Amino acid sequence: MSSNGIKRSRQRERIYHVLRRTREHPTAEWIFERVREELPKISLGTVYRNLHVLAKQGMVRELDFGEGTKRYDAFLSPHYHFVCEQCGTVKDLEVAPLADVNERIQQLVPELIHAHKLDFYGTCANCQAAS
Amino acid sequence: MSSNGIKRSRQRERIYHVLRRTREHPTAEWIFERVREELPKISLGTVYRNLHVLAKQGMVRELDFGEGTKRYDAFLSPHYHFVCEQCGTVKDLEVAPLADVNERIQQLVPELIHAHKLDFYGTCANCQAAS
DNA sequence: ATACATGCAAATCATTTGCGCAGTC
DNA sequence: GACTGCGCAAATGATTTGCATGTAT
Repeated sequence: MSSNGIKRSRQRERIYHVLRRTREHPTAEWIFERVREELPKISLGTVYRNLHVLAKQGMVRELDFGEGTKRYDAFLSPHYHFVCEQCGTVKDLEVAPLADVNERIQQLVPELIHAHKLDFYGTCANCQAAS
Repeated sequence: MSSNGIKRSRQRERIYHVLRRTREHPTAEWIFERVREELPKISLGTVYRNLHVLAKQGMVRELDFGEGTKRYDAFLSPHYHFVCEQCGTVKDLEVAPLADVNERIQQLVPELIHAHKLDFYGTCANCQAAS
């Protein structure tokens, strides 16, 4: 009876697998190219559809850094991101989330706060070396 | 000699004026509709072009909350934003920015941190009342 | 057998751009 | 007059969707 209206598919499994194997926070296009190596007939539309399914199931997170293209992440432990302003790379920050931020702000405003999103911007180690 | 290659234009002035008069963090489309009331022939392309000019001049800030549409803000004092997950409204938070965040993270990572972006998500006062 | 999922192509939405004309310096 | 900005319409790029067919349960 575990019918939640979702059937497994080779495509979705490959998409998730590819995402699990990288730390690059890739775009749908990037995932498409990788999965395509194994399933040459897959279409970009299928990649998008499945990324949404996975996101709805909570297996994948959608990221948006205002670049005009969304990125995806299969590593769900709460963590912040660092975006290099030179090369665009996105890195996970291995730092515990600031536990008290929501409460500190909550005390000051009438809005009911559920979550926060914190991104850092700067120059990555690579780009520092190259300058 | 103050020729930086930019000439004034009625359109740009009206766009900035409209943005200065609202706290709604509007989209280009919204600004377009407002300015249009005074300059009926203005085109959406002109709005986008001028928003970019103003942003480059540092008179306007471009905001992106991952909604698929950018928003614009003429209030430049550093502040955080609150996005209502029900109605989509964006509010400025009248709270001093967390001064130590960059340094706290900087000590823990090799990346060179210039800035951070912190947004809050939840339910606004209006939507709380309506539920 | 009955959904749900896919591939393909066309559609959508926000934003950008080329071009000939108009406005500013 | 030289150069920047405009309006318009067409182009772009990311993402979504309709539809006929394929696949999982």
